[in-house]
Amino acid sequence: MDRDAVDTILDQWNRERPDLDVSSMGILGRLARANRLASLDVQKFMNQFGLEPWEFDVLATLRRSATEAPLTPGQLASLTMIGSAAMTNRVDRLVNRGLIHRETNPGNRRQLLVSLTPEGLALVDEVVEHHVENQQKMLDGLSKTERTQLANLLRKFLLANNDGEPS
Amino acid sequence: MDRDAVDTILDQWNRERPDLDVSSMGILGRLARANRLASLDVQKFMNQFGLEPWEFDVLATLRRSATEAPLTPGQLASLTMIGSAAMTNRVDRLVNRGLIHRETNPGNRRQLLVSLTPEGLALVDEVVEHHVENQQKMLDGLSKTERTQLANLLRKFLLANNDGEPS
DNA sequence: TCCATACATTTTGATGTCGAACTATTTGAT
DNA sequence: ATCAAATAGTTCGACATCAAAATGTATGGA
Repeated sequence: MDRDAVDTILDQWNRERPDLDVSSMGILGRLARANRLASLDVQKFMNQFGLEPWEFDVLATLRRSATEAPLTPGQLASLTMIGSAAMTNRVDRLVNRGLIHRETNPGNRRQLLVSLTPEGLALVDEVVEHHVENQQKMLDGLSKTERTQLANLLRKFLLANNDGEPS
Repeated sequence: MDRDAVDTILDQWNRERPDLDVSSMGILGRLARANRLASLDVQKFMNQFGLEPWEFDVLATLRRSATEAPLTPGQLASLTMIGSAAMTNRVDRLVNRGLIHRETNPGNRRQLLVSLTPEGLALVDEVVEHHVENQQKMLDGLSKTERTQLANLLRKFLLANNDGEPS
């Protein structure tokens, strides 16, 4: 088994603080690095389509819940894990790009309803196909059973730390 | 096996785009969420010690390489994965807090050498102990073999995507 | 009906990061 | 020896985010 950058870090800790069990860093450190790598790759990929990752995030969130009730900015914010203030900005810019449509909810004029325009729908439907292909390439190094194992272990971690299904 | 938030997202995609194999999202989506959870936890934890996570990052990077040659701001920046401009800011503030020391390298006056003060050393040595304990709590949901599996799978992912040992 | 309270979104002000331009220093080729 | 290119760090301007305050709207109890 080959060594990665985190192995080096753990070696350093074991040399400096042999009294500590730093094996947890071996997992959480790799989690951070793996996520970073994946994010950078997604960024590069999305830029080829003239999209920022956050733009795809919003479009994809709208797309996958299209059949259900339309989403408000607040719901979008919590689904994409940012503050509502930031979502105001994001919705503004996607409206300006003509990819989404924003209208006040007639039944509750406090809230807005956000939906994909035909252009936005076409774009996200196109991009998501290549996106999952690109993700699969990142995972090519793992066998099918290893991928299943990894997904299951991460799910277990999430559930153990209260990241369950949305209420 | 219980379901997590990502299972719901995959269900939505399978309903809207049954032609796509979105299993890769099951891994990379969970990677992102797991890392987010862990980061928030670390943030909360560090705040109890009056530290921001980035401060601990810099102090810990200095601590674990203490025996080797002293580090320059540029090395610190690349080791902690931020730009050199941001590291200028971080070093400034840690110097102001009295946790690190900055001196120009006599042998090469372009670069600075950054080292822990006695106060910084004592602080990081104290905090890191509780930090690894806290991380272990996050991983309590996984058995010892599962933790080993997870670390190995993540290492394999990292190596397959060119995040090897630093040159 | 009126009003206090809750809710959804936007605005504001502060902050941290990035990339690019800039300054200072070193290195290497001629 | 000199000077162009490389290297290290800082400064600058732009930008996205956040938390908190502000605005507009809805709800429920008196």
